[in-house]
Amino acid sequence: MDTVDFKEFLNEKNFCFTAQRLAVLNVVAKEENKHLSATEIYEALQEEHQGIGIATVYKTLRMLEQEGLLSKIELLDKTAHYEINDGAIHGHLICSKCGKIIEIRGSRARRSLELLQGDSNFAIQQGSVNLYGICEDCLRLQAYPV
Amino acid sequence: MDTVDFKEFLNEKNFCFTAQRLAVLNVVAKEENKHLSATEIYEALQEEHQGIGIATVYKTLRMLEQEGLLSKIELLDKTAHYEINDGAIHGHLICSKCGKIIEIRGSRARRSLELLQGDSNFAIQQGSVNLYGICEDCLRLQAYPV
DNA sequence: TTATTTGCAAAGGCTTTGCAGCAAA
DNA sequence: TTTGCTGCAAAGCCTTTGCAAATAA
Repeated sequence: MDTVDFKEFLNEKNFCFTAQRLAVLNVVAKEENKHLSATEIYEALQEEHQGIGIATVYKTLRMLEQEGLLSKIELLDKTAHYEINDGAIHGHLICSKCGKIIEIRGSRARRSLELLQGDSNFAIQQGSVNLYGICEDCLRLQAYPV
Repeated sequence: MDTVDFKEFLNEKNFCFTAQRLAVLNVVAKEENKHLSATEIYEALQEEHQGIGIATVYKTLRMLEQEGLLSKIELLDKTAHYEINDGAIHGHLICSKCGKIIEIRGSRARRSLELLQGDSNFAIQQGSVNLYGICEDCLRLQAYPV
């Protein structure tokens, strides 16, 4: 989503367009694969010498999530991490050892969730499917410690 | 697991058997389907007029989880909830509206996770598969509000 | 008796909130 | 001008930790 679209988006929802909101959205989009936490977003924006308060980061993330632009993952460190919500059903395999996140997308993700859902009439929300475990690399290290 | 087995279990691992540890295990086992949090366990034990400290509850839960007797679920309220670890792979469908937890067990759970896992060589840990969404009852309420 | 556990109180980490000053519309 | 946003500081929660007293072995 570019700046003009974002402006329009906020307008439609009766939110003000601000430099801080744009900066938060941009840093999450730019570091998409990193699934940044609030603190990491805050720090990234300090480095870009944009003085933004941590409270504003939290408020902005919550708003963007509620409005559907971002989705949140709870990692094992108990902090919330964010990614752009592209609307596609997908899951995350999260390594409990090293914290690596492997994204599972496409038909495999969809079919797997449908199977788990079964006949429960449960409406799974986007971006909320996380499996915790040990990734391949960490398994190898367990088997053959350095 | 009965008291004698628990005593033996602790003995083998060089832990002391204490009334507090037994009480915590028993309350989690008794309220199995409720997936209690540390605070709920603490309160349940106060009601049973057993003076246990909240710190002891936390320490005990962590120990029992590490030793494989309990497993932990992170719910949307960001607090940890506990259940007896029976070793079976299973998942939870957790309603974001009402907090209800639907357990998914058996071959459906296993096949679904295998599918999601795919060829990633990712070793899923027990009791760690949670899908967030809206349950049937809350969906109905959304469609036809009271 | 010795090693372990308990539990109070304090601290830690993430997140939210109150509010005065500031910016958007 | 009016409404909404920012950001500091303080507070709120859940959880962990330090340590002296109490308990298990």
